[in-house]
Amino acid sequence: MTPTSTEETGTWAESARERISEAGLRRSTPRQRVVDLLDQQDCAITALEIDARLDRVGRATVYRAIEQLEELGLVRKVDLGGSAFGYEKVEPSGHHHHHIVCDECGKVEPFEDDALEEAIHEIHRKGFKLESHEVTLHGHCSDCD
Amino acid sequence: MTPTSTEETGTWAESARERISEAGLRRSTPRQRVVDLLDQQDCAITALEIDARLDRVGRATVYRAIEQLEELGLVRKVDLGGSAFGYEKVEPSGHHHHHIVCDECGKVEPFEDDALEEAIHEIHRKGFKLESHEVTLHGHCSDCD
DNA sequence: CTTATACTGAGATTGAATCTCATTATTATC
DNA sequence: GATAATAATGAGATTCAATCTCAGTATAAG
Ligand SMILES: [Zn+2]
Ligand SMILES: [Zn+2]
Ligand SMILES: [Zn+2]
Ligand SMILES: [Zn+2]
Repeated sequence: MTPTSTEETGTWAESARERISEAGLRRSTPRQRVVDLLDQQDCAITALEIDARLDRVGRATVYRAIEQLEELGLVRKVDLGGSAFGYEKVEPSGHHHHHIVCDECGKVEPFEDDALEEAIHEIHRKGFKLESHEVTLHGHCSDCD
Repeated sequence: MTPTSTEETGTWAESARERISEAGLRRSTPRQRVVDLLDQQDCAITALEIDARLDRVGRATVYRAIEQLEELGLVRKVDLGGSAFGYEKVEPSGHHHHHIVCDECGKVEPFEDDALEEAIHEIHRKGFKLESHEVTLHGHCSDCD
C-alpha cells in the first residue's frame, strides 16, 4: 500500500512546474532538480544544503532558482536563528506551519495553531496590502534547560 | 510641555546598566555608548549603523555589546528582510511591537496587536519552555502596489 | 598606587550570498 | 531534424555582514 504515501506528493512540484512555465522561464534540468529537492522536504532547508546535495548543479543556479521561486510565491524564506536562512515550499492550499526554535542548541520544530492564524488574519494595516507572515517562537528545549 | 516626552526615557538604559553590573560586566564607556544609542531608538537599528554612528568605538565592541545585551534579554534581534539584522531594546515592562515589511521597497513599520499577543500567549509546546517570539507581516506598501 | 584582568579596537578572517562571463541547453521556427 | 535566438548554467571572483586575533588599555578591587 504505497500509493497513499505518494498521492499527495508532487502537488507542489506540479504547481511549481506550471507556474515556472507561465512565468516564461525554461524548464531546465538544474532548476527542476532544485524544485524536486525542495518538494521532498517537510520543513526548511538552507541554500547551501541544497547545493551540497545536488552534484553538478552550481551554487549560483541554486540561489537563482530559490530567488525565482520566492518571487513566484512558491517558496518562503525563514529565519531559523542560525547563520543561514532556510527555504521551504509554499503549499498552493495555503496550508502552512511556523517554527519554534531552541536558542541554546538551535533545534527547530514546526507547529501549527489555528487561533494564531485567525488573529493574524484579522490584522489590517492602512497603507499595506498584507500577503504573508512569519512567526517564530523562541525558547529552550528540554535538552537545554 | 516637554517633561511628558522624557519621563519614560531612560527606563530601559537604567535597567540595562543595572543588569550589566549584576552580570559582573564592567561599565566601560564604549559599552555605555552602545546602550545609550540603542535607548534612543524607537525601532530596530543594525549593528553597522551603530558602528557608523559611534566614532572611536570599534566594530568588534559593537557586536560584542549587542551579543551580551541579547544574552541578558535586554535586546532583541529582528529579521527585517534586508541584508543585515536589526536590534532593538526589550522594555522591562514586556511591552513590545512587531513589524510589517514591504517586500518591494523594504519599508518597515512597527505595529501592536493585543489579540495576536493573546493567541501567542496561549500556545504551549511540550518539551519547550517558550520565552519570546517574533512576528513579521509581509506585503506591499501603498507606494509599491 | 598596584595588581589582576576584563575590555577594547585595528585589522585579518570567515562564510553566506551575489556577481561575472564564457559556455551550454532550451525553445521556437523552418 | 537542423538552425537561430536567447535563456540558463557554473566555476570562480567578489561583496559584505559578522566573527576572530591579539597587543595594548581601562576598570575595579585591595
Ligand atoms: Zn518549516
Ligand atoms: Zn501562519
Ligand atoms: Zn521595531
Ligand atoms: Zn508579541
